[in-house]
Parts: sequence; C-alpha cells; structure tokens
Amino acid sequence: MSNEKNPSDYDPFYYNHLNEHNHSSFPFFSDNSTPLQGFDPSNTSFTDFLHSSSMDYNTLSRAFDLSCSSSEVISSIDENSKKKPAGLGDHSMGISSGNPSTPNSSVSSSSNEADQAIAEEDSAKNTYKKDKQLKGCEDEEEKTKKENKPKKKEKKQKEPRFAFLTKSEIDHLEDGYRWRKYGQKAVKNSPYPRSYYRCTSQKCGVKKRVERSFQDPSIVITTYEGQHNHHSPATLRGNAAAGMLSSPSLLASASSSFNPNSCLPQELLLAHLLPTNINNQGSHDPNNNSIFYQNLTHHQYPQHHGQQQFHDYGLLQDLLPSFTSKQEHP
DNA sequence: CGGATTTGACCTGCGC
DNA sequence: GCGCAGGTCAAATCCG
Ligand SMILES: [Zn+2]
Repeated sequence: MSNEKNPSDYDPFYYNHLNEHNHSSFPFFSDNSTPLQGFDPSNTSFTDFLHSSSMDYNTLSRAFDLSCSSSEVISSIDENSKKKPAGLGDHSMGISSGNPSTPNSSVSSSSNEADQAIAEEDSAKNTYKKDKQLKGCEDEEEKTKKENKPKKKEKKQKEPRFAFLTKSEIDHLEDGYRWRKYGQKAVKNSPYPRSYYRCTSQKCGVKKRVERSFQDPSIVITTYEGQHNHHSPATLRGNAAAGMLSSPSLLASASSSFNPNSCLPQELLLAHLLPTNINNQGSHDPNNNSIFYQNLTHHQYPQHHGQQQFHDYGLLQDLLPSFTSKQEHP
C-alpha cells in the first residue's frame, strides 16, 4: 500500500511526447494514399520515428480536429520497447487532456513478435493446470506439489498485440464483442488496476486488457491480443455504434523491432476510423463499418516469403477461420 | 440457476 | 537463486 516506488521510475508504456519538434506534416494523414511508405521502418521503429522528429502531435491534433473533430492526440504505445532502462529522460508523458467533452481519441500501436506464431490458440495453456486438482488419477506421485513442466520449452505464443489508447471515461467500452473478465492486477506505477478480459467465444482466444493511464484517468489503454475468428455476437443490428470501437477517431498502429539485434520490424499497420459513418446500415458491407485497416508489411524474412504476405492481420475484423486452424496438433 | 465478476493464489520471466 | 512484476486460474460470489 505504501508505494515508495518512484512513480516516474520508468514508463511501462513509454509514452513519448514531442511538443517542440514542429514539423507540420503528419505522414499518416495525407489523404487516401499511403504515405506510410515514405516512412522507412527498416532502421527506425515507429516509436523512434515518433520520437525522432518529422511530426508533432500538435499538427496531428489539428488534423484530428479538422477531419475527425476529435480532441487531442495521445501518445502511442510501444509494447516492445517498454524495456527501457532509466536512460530516457522524458517521463512527462504527452498526454494532455484538454476537453473532457471531446469524443474520443485513440491511437494504437501493434507489436508483432517474430516467428510465425500467428493466432493459434490452446495447446499452451495446459501446462500447469490439471495437476493442481488431480482427482481422477492417483497414480501420479507428484501430486504433493503442483509441479508443472513445460514439456515443450518453445512456442511461447507471442501473438501480436494492438494497443489502443482511447479517451473515455467509462472503462467498459463496447467494441462489439463479448468479453469475460478473468483477472485484475494492480499496475506498478499506476493507482489504477489492469483488467484482463477474454473473448467469450470458445473458438476465439482473443484477449484484451484494459487499464487506465496513471496520469489521466480519462485515458483508457486497451490492448488487444489476437484476432477473432468469428463474427461479432451482437452488432450490426441496432447499435451500430458498437460495431466498431465506439470512439470514432484514428487508429494508427505500428510495430517496432523488439529485438535490438535485428533492426527490421515485422509489420506496420495503419488503421483509420472514420468519424461519422456509424449509421451506414444502408451500405452493402455491414462488417466494414467504418474502419479502414491498412497494412504495410515490410517483412523480409528469407525463410518464408510467400505465405506470410498472403494475407495480413485482420485487426478488428473477422478473418478467415482457416487462418487459425491451419496449425493443428499432430 | 447460469453466467459473469471478484479476488486470492499461483506460475513464469526477468533483473539483480 | 531470489524477488518482483506481470499474467492466468479457479473457487467463491454476485446478479439477471
Ligand atoms: Zn472473439
């Protein structure tokens, strides 16, 4: 209870803010074209890119205000670079909540681990469980202690994670899926706890965690992990707003190289939510409510360069069900 | 009564 | 090797 820890020990999410680097051109929002191509991630991660220069959040927020009538821009998250030592000097965090009445503003970043671990579920969860209770077979003698052995030491299921910063007062955002809360932990440097949710669908192992920014209670950080292989249980019906994130704004996601050795990022994404198209029930594509998901994959893995570029990650949308079931246990 | 939450225990990875 | 922090499980509880 007595947290003598330094609140600014290090930022678990590494909020980066740059208010002084004014460059007045946000490459993500030129127009319909893909300006991201001009940004070469081969050397620089997205966070570093943000941190380096070439854009500022003032301009970005201005762009927001112009196009999306949203509020301000929130910093992005880098899941992979969170292992920053105490070397960085800016803990100020660029989150500045201006108007509490502003709709929502969300920035997301994705982190794709290497390997081909895509979205396969199960087969990794039955490692330490099952033996705890041990009611059926008493032949096992090691029941005294809940010993667990990760038989296969590999395969850590490092799925890509997408972090969304959403400015919202409520914690339970309706994103169209049904979630079941399975855990809650206190965040180290934050007075607000972190909640762990899981998709209620059996075939879907998508997880998400929701936490609040420890400086601005208005900011909710939602981190999605995995993809849904099913359609939204409720949605595309009455509450079209729940079809997607209820926060019409922008989603800019990017990944960075988590491995300092290899300076090539795995994937780069950019998603964009249109502001006021939530009631497009007359459209011919109810699933694609109002989200524009764009994916720029700069993978140059020599091992397999054919199947990976076949299709990308369908971020908030349903993707091919066979996509996940391709990895079966022998 | 069934399903979602709550909440403490427990496991794992990692840094020191 | 130990401690901490993060993540997960599951029994208990709550609520419709
Ligand atoms: Zn799901």
